[in-house]
Amino acid sequence: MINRTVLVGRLTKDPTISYTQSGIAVCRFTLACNRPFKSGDGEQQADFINCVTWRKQAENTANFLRKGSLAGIEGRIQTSSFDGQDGKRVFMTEVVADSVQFLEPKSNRSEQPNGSYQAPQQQSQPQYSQQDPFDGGAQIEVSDDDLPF
Amino acid sequence: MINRTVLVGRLTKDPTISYTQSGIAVCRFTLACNRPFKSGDGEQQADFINCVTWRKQAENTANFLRKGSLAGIEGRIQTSSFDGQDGKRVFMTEVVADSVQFLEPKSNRSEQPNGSYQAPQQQSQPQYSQQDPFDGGAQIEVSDDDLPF
Amino acid sequence: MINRTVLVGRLTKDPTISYTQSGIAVCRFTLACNRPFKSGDGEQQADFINCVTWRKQAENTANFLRKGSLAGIEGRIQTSSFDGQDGKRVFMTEVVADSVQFLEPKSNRSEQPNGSYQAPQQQSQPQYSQQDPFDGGAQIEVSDDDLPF
Amino acid sequence: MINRTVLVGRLTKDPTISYTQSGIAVCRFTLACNRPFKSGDGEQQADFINCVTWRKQAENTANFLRKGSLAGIEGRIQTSSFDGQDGKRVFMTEVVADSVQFLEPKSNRSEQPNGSYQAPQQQSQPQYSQQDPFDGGAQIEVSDDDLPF
DNA sequence: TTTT
DNA sequence: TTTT
Repeated sequence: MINRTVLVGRLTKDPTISYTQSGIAVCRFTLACNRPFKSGDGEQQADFINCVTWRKQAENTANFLRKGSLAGIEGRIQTSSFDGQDGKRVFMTEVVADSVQFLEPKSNRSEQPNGSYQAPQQQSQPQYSQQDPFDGGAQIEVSDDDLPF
Repeated sequence: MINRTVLVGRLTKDPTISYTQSGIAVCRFTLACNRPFKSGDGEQQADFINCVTWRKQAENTANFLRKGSLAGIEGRIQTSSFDGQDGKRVFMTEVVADSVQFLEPKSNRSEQPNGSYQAPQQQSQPQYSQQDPFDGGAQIEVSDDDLPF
Repeated sequence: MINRTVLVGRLTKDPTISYTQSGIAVCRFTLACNRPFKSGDGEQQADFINCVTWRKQAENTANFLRKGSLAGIEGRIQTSSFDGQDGKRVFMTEVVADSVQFLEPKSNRSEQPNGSYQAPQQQSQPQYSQQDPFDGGAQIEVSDDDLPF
Repeated sequence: MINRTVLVGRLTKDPTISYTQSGIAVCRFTLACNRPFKSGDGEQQADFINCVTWRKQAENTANFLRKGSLAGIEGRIQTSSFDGQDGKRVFMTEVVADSVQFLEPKSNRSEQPNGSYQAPQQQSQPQYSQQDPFDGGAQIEVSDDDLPF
């Protein structure tokens, strides 16, 4: 059994973070992935893929990604179902991301991570280490001298 | 923009084939992909992922795969939406498979491909070549002498 | 930075296992992945991809896979280089597998795992749990009642 | 048989383009993909993965990517071997890219594509269409009105 | 050095 | 032979 997905796309909205009752962070966002071909009438088409990530990744995603951010994720497709408020069964598909890569150049990042997303109040200590999620990742220090553009 | 998925799982039902008005074959099936971990109560869990494939792949899939068949696919996640019969917008996610690999050993295959799936009547010629979809693929001729099991 | 590979192919030889000085198991094998097209002269072509896996996966692979076994892996491409015995630098590419799936039907498996591969003598306890690597793996029994379709 | 790789990394050098005797463009480049973990001594580590692409993709890659460019590719691992000049057999592994995505922001692109790479002289017409490889690629402008959420 |  |  293999279930592996890789996506690179842009967030359609700011990500949302919440916490389970046991205090685990969960962050949801949607990636718009443009299709490599146009529709019959020449319009750009995209797939809007719901993604979810957990724990430290969730907090990093909430802190550093915004609507429009270019991001890459690796994960697996997860399906679930529940009873909708109208009594009909609702089926849901989302990608559970093991890893989230921020692919914007540094110049596009907010100077300060958005400080409003933190583990809930009752936790006097941050639950996950607040390390830089870009360490070893998409560190991008493009100086004009380095690149012939 | 990257949107790539690889799945290996088993068909939850026989695949279904249909034809667009212009005669293009489209085959739908669902893959059950077991999760690599058990739920809290020790139960096996799986994701049930809707897949669709087109043209020659559609006919091969309909002819050679059955409920329970082990298959591997490569494709991309596609999202769409339409108005449900109750007027509510319904969102759909499926994997459009570029390639479908049959991973059963030959001994598990039906002797004859299921002959009931063919291009519709008005086509006097088969629309897609009827070549063996296992050519270069998962040809499996395991003789007892070759394998130390 | 994303680096993800998924392969399904057959082992070209029995896998080899060894142990680092600190007693960590490492298993190497080569997967033959047939190309989906034939060469000009109609011959089947394949890529022979070196793979490596560590710890419990290493022991499971050594115990349950053999020359000819169909296997699926997920991992990342790793490159390295070292000085060859002729003083020339040798470059090496291999896939480090996070997960290895055994895709043979149950009937093709040896009744007993190959007992000859164990953690080295000085370890009185098995270093990794000897659980069935196929649990939750390639065999499922889908009944209509279980599926939400 | 499945053989699929997705990479996001940076070009270690300017790509090189050449043409086969029959005039088909082939472009080679190496992607540096940083590993998500540091080595024992805290150093950043990377894999240097050789890639090759053909035809129109080859010309686009040669025209638009440079040393340091962030790029994403999808492809398959290809192995081959040949006799080295010292008579020893040399084994080679590279990723054949079906698709190459340019992931730099627009501001980092050269105004003019590098005009020096063209199909060879004897071809009075460009062999591959000179369309913008970024169409439908890395830049989108998502307005709330466009999204079905 | 290659599997089926 | 390596990118940031």
